[in-house]
Amino acid sequence: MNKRKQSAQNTRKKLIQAALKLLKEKEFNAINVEEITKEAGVAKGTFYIYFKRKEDIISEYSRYPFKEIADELKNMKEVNLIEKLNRYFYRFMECVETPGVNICREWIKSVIDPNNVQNSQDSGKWEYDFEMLKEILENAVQNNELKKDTPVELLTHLIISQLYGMMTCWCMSNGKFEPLDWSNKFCEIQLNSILKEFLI
Amino acid sequence: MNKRKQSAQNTRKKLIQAALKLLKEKEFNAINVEEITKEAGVAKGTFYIYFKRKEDIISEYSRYPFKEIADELKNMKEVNLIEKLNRYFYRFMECVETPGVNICREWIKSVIDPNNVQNSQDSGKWEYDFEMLKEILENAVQNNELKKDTPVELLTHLIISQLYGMMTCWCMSNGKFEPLDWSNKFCEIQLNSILKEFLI
DNA sequence: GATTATTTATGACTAAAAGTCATTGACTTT
DNA sequence: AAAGTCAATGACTTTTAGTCATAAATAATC
Repeated sequence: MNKRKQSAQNTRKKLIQAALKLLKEKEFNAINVEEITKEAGVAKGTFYIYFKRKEDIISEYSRYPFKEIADELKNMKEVNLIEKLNRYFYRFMECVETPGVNICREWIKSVIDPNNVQNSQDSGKWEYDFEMLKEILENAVQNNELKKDTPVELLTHLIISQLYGMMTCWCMSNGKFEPLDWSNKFCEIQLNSILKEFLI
Repeated sequence: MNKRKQSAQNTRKKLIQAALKLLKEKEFNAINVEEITKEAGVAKGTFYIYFKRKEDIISEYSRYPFKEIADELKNMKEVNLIEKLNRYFYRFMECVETPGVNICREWIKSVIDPNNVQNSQDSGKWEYDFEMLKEILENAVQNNELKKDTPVELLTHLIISQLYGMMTCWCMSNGKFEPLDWSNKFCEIQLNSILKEFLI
């Protein structure tokens, strides 16, 4: 990699880090582009070299941690379905908790308005979550953990909506309750009862 | 009511109707205040007599249909819990479907960011949903439909998060799937299994 | 019914922030 | 070393939210 590309990558990183830092303090709407660039130590115009619109910096940072979860789960061959999903929920909420409630809000906004996301990277798209979960369930069907006639697609929707519901409630509470505790309780009650009739 | 109050009420209604009409076509961010006032046939400044901020027109129209559901359910004395909740889910999604996916998006945004809602009317607040549902469950405990040691608060959270999850998924799909069908399927699988262990 | 007070409506104006673009200078390529 | 490319800049344009002095209509008071 030459000096230019290095420097470009560095500037992008600085911008994202600056945005994340500011998001810990206040919500995205209350942050303006000039603040971000000032925090990053670059000029305002530089922002628009890397991001078409102000909001794009969110989907850019976005969801690469979630991709890690995907890889992690794919490598868990000997673990049963319920445990896998427990793990998934836990890690998901971990990814949500770390950057904080304001960025979680922006994620939800980008989920509910997929048209409004202009992101080149596939990892930023939420269909990713869907496909990944579906794959886990399909594998479970093949491994005889789930009945052959399990409505995989519907179940996937159901579980995803659990995640979104959880995120939404967390934001609603202003990040008050412990997302990880919550995720555990949630799984305990929810996952087991959702899957009960399909488990072999 | 005198002429003045009549006219004021009329103007407010016109503004809300105009906003709703525009929201059928495009999302809230893409609509500016001048468009709304033009559609309503008033001057821009008039908007700010009725609403402090642009977003307030959403929470104003907001959630009065949901209050109707509350009343409806309170009057259903002879109906069992599961059916009540089925009804609740169904009516909830009906209230969400009618004004369309864009307004649903704005509702979710106001749910996830409660600090950012400046609404005088209590009916616009989402704690309302929570309290209402909790009451239904508490009644069920008193009527011996649910076990005495049912964790009512936790269950309420759980059910609310189902609703939010459902709304979020609906917006995510861009309003593609039939929310009412979905609500039925959802209830069928979810509610029964959530409540199973607590039902007497 | 004339005068004063109050309320609604107006649209030009201000303020703030998003987004643009011609210019500069550092690095790369030939 | 000359030509070409690309990142960075910040003054500038554009957009839009929100304000406010003014006017006009209605209500209250005498």
